[in-house]
Amino acid sequence: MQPETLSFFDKVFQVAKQIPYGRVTSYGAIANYLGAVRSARMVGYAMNGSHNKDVPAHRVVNRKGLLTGKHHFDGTKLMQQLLESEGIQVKDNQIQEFEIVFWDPSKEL
DNA sequence: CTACTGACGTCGC
DNA sequence: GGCGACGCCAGTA
Repeated sequence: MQPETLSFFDKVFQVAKQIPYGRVTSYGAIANYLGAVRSARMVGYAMNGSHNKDVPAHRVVNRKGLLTGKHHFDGTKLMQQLLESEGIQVKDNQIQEFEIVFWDPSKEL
């Protein structure tokens, strides 16, 4: 609810931090919530700075439910382990029941 | 200062 | 219905 003075970059962190436990969201969902449907790439890129923040980037995946960003984590297996640790079923870098664990900020927020 | 790339997604053909 | 190209903003070369 901060004024739009915050950069697109910062808004992503605000939403990502609000992702509930055991839930995941997609870059496009966040971008859509921010009103920048065409800027889904920026959402993922913003996560580059999420390492220093309390942003659970491991809960953010692409529209297909693929752990595309796992490569940017400390370890390629870290992201999947974190998701499984939260009760999310992950198979071959793909989230199972993605539509069930999916968390839409524009819908639930 | 200019150009290219990048955790994606939508539109176009 | 499947494949290709473009677009968003910011950071780095």
